[in-house]
Amino acid sequence: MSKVSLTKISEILGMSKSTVSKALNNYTDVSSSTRKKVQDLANKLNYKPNIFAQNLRSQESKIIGLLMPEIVHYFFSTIISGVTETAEKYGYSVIVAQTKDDYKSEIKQLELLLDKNVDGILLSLADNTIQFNHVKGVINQGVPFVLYDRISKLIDCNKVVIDDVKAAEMATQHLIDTGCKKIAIIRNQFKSQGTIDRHKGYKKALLENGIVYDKSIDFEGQDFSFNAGKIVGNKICERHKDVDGIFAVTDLMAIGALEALKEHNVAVPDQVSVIGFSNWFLSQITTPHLSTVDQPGFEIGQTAFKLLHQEIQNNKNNIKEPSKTVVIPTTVISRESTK
Amino acid sequence: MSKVSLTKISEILGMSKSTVSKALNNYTDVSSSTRKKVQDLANKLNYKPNIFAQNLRSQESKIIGLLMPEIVHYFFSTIISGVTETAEKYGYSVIVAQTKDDYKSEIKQLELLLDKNVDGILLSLADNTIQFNHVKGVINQGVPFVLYDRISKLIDCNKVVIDDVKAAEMATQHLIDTGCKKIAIIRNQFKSQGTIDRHKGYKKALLENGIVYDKSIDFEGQDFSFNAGKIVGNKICERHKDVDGIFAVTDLMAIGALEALKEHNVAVPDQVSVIGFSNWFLSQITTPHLSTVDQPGFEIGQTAFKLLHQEIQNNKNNIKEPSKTVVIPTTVISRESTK
DNA sequence: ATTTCAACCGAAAACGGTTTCGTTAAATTT
DNA sequence: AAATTTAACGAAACCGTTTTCGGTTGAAAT
Repeated sequence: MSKVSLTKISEILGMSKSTVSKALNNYTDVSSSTRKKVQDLANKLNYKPNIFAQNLRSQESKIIGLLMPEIVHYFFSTIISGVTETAEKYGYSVIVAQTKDDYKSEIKQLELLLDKNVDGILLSLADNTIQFNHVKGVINQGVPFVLYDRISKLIDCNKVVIDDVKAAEMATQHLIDTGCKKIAIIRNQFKSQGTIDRHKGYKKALLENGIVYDKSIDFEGQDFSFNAGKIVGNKICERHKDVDGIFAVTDLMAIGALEALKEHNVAVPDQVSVIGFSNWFLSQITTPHLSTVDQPGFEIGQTAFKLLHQEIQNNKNNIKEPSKTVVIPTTVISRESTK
Repeated sequence: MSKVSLTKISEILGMSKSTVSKALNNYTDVSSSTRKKVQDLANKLNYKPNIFAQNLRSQESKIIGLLMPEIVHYFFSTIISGVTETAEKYGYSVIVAQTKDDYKSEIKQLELLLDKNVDGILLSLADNTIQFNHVKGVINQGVPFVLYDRISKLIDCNKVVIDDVKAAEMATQHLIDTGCKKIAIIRNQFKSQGTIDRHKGYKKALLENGIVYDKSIDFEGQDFSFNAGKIVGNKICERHKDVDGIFAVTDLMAIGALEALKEHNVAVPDQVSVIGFSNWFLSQITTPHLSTVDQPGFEIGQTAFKLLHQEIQNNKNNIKEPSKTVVIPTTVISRESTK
């Protein structure tokens, strides 16, 4: 069970560690006969270089940290998938951790990742994170760092986002295009940039189509949940029968609204059209299937890793590049809940 | 930006590395005055021990590998959550990777994890893994190893599972208890142990209640999908109108069946009751809400980590314990689709 | 016969800690 | 006063690589 080390191989073959190392790493100053001897024995003994020693030498771990508000969440798990698969292609592994959407936990998790000496960090901000010294601290330490999805304009670093304004505008426009005249919005409180921007996009689409914004059908739910959507849906059915379109800022809220409509025997999409946001898996299997905006998590994760990798390389070569923000395009997915 | 090392501190204070190290690690053979000096300076310079050096010395990384068939999957993402949260409490981080349910990929991912020198590995087997030399190889190398959920009896190691037979029996019993007399099963091919066992449980419940097993309503879908369930659901509506209960081995199939029933205007649960398996998030938001069997991913992940940790400790202390299998209890969750 | 130059190899430093084992000086015991 | 113990510290080995910088051959060029 004793691990076979480079030193051991060198002792067996009666040569120096240097030569053995060079033979294995294809240095030119080693004869082909020695190289063969070394490689043969290495194979025979199933030699694997000790990565701890390599890490110490190179001061890098080929591991990055991926931090997100919530792992058990269709969108974020898709991100994990996109990041890990891309990272693998570049020879990196990914440590995953979650903040549970809590600021304090975010600080702690960042600390833990730094303690592991990860080569870089990907972060999507917690909901209640409103100051950013912890993040800026990480960046100032020179740790490669990329924000994705839930970002802040107050942090100067590379970012990957979708254009929430435009996406929401497209969703609302889709409702208008399919004949809706009185469109309600279901959102939560204006805490995250995402909600703010989607609300903006909604209003923008109304404006561009000459529809006056009606504050009485701008609904603020408690949170992003199914229930919040359902509660609003009930209100609409009971007190706003003239509404013929609903834009919900999350699929879950949209599905909640769908449920309320169903219970009130309101036909979807004939009487009311509904569109959600994010294209969660479950939006494919509601009745009726939910129209929504695709929020391509895999691609966001993929791009985020690539940006981070670029930054890691730049760091090694002492190159400073100005921060950039990559916007991943979104598309409206038209299903049965709009017509 | 130059990192502050132990050596640097020792030079500044004019003492040896040994003393500095001891002062920081609460050794007894260092005076309280020197200890204070060292700790104060360490704090001031924001000294963090280089974890690569520590890893090299201790030959452990405090990182474990978590390998699963598919990350983007409610059950498995719950597992990630359970593992990472528990691991954190023990001071471990978690590298996450997926096999995409492919045997070849499983081999490769295991290899990658070994290359990173993780302290242990958690694996849920790929669907088409039918030989286990790769896994046995890992175990024989002495790497702490735990199988969870998708296990094989042919591998001797610690395991965490649910009792699929019993869980399926309980689900079927629930249908019977609520008045069903003619219960169909929707499953996929007999490839995974899970499917086999759930089928067993189904038959067992029938037998115990004196209901004869009817092969004509034992439906084998193409896969675990929504569509597979829907196709079977359609068949039931068209050719088996006497069926009054459906047990699907996954929620997704159950929801597919639900959809088919709805399209055929079959009332659920009045005419036909439906129960699924796994308690995916989406089973809470279908109409009607789906009854199902809770498959507690968080707890499975938690237990799997704890078992692994135990094994890591035993390894350090040269203790050999016989392998054990922990069975996590499941419960039937009765919602609207059964009455 | 001397110089030149490859080709090949090894010693040693470096990465940054931890830990064993001495060593010294002061304090205590005989 | 001599012997013994204790407290406090440091030298050095060690973990396993990588990489620089010489050094030694032998062959080719002068």
